[in-house]
Amino acid sequence: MPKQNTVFKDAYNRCLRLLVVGESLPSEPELCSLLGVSRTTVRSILSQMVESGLIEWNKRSKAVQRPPSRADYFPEHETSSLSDMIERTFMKRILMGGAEPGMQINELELAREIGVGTTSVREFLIRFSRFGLIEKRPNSHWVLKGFTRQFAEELTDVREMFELKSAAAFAGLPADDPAWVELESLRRAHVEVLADIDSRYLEFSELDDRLHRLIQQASGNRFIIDFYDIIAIVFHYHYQWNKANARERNGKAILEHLDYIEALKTRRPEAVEAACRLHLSSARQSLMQSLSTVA
Amino acid sequence: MPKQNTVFKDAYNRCLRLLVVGESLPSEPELCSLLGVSRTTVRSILSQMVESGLIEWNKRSKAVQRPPSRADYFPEHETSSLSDMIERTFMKRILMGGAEPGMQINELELAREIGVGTTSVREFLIRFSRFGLIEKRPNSHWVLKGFTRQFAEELTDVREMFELKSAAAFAGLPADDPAWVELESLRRAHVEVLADIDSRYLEFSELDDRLHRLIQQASGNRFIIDFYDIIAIVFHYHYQWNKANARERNGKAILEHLDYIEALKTRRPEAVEAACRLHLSSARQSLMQSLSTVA
DNA sequence: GAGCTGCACATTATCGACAAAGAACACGGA
DNA sequence: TCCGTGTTCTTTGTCGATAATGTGCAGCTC
Repeated sequence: MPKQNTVFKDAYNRCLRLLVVGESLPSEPELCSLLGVSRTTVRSILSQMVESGLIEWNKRSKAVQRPPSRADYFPEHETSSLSDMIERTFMKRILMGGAEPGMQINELELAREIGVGTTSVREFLIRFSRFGLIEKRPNSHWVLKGFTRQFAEELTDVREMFELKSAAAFAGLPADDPAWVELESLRRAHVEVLADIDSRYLEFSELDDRLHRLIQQASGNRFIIDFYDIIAIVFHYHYQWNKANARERNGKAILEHLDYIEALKTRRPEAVEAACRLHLSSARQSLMQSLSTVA
Repeated sequence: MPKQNTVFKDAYNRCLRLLVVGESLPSEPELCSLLGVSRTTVRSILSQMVESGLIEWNKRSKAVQRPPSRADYFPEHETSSLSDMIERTFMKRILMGGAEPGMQINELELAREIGVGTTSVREFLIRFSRFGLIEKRPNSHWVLKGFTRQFAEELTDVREMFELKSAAAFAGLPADDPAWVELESLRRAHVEVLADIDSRYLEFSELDDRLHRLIQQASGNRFIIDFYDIIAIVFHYHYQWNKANARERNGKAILEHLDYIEALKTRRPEAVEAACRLHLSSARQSLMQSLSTVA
């Protein structure tokens, strides 16, 4: 199979939610921007919807015939791209399963295990190598360097360097920069989650990602911004499978975030630096602690 | 053609230089480590040498029959790997040819132009993307972000952050660390080139690379060390095609390096930082200047 | 018994092929 | 005149196949 039609399936599912019985779907170009795909894909979706009796389609008119049912949706697992699947499987292996540093990684074996071609695995590994967890021996295998305490230290060292710089840049942003609006909206989101922390503490991850990305953005430096991808993927997968003390940890972090946000709003460099250092050292500490319980 | 035998050809050429008439080549495993290839490749080389009448091969004896001639060598251009070729062609295009930011990069076109399969080009682009000069639109083309003044500034900003940290770590290295020996040998190499600067100023690039890599190494941080690859490739190609004032620029830089090395040897943090800053700001300036003459 | 060779096998690098997804163009209706 | 549609063409993502290269094992030689 040359290419997965996951783009189609995912867009189809999202398009199902746009159906309102009695109304007509918007024009093709409009659907394109709504769904974020090309017209070719939109037209495939419309054709499929005609087949399923969901709509009648004649030129400009796309009249909705019936509401979508559970069965109209494609199964969720068919909607994620190949590389996402590979990423998940791979991360699971190296963060959970026994993944001693120095272990060899075999493209062919990985491909067979996941049930995809070698090319996809290869390209994934190349992309993934920039995260510093694996390394290639040319004409030979990849070597796993391991998600070790050492790795976590190197990662957080750079993170702190970068974020201090970004935070300082953020504080220096002109008053009419849209980032301030976004910051305020993030602050409110934090307060909301905090108010119901016992049942919503898992939403912290997303807040964390948004806040830190917003701050890195202020650096205006693509290397700093790109580096955050490494942080994000590591934290994402690590905490996804390691939820010990998550409730307590996240509650504390939200409070730190709020302090951090307040400090940014004062635009006083010393206040920003202090809050930034405090939060980062606390994040480092949680990561290190959770590492010792695993490895 | 499934795979280029460039490893074979390159190793063969290097092996030719080991031939001494009347003597025998060493054992297969020894040749392996000498040439940095596997036994399979060594045996292919030996077979080929038998075919060419260069040696007689019987088990452990590999008696050299005649000295290699010019014609025995494979042409140089056949000895570099596919990805090196792609890299060179690509860098030439984006650093020399009109490469306006925002331009689209077409995998297929690139592949045809270079005369390789799309897979190789694709993998190269993925690897190359970490340098921040291109960016992928999924399911669509790559976008060239351009080797602009902006890029150079972002690059050098991070470089300065990292190198200051590395230099400080270097100064703190224990007295018996092998890096000190290497540093001294590098210092002597600088002095030698400086003594004959008019004819040897082109050797500066290599000295530069060695010195900075040695310093980054001291950070013990893979992200810092890996980042230097970006610096290296940019400087390598940029100055390779832009030799204006090279003689003067390199002479000045060598003097700065010598100061920098002396400062490191004092192991006094302030002296190290001062010399480091001085050299880096001068390097930044040359890069910016050479950029304005080009773009 | 330590290291070398001979051999068989495993894995990587590269290609061409093909379906999915994107992009360009001309026509036609408001 | 402008936007939407119908159509066609280009490019990407993924696969299986194949030569180059690397790796492991058994027996041989010093």
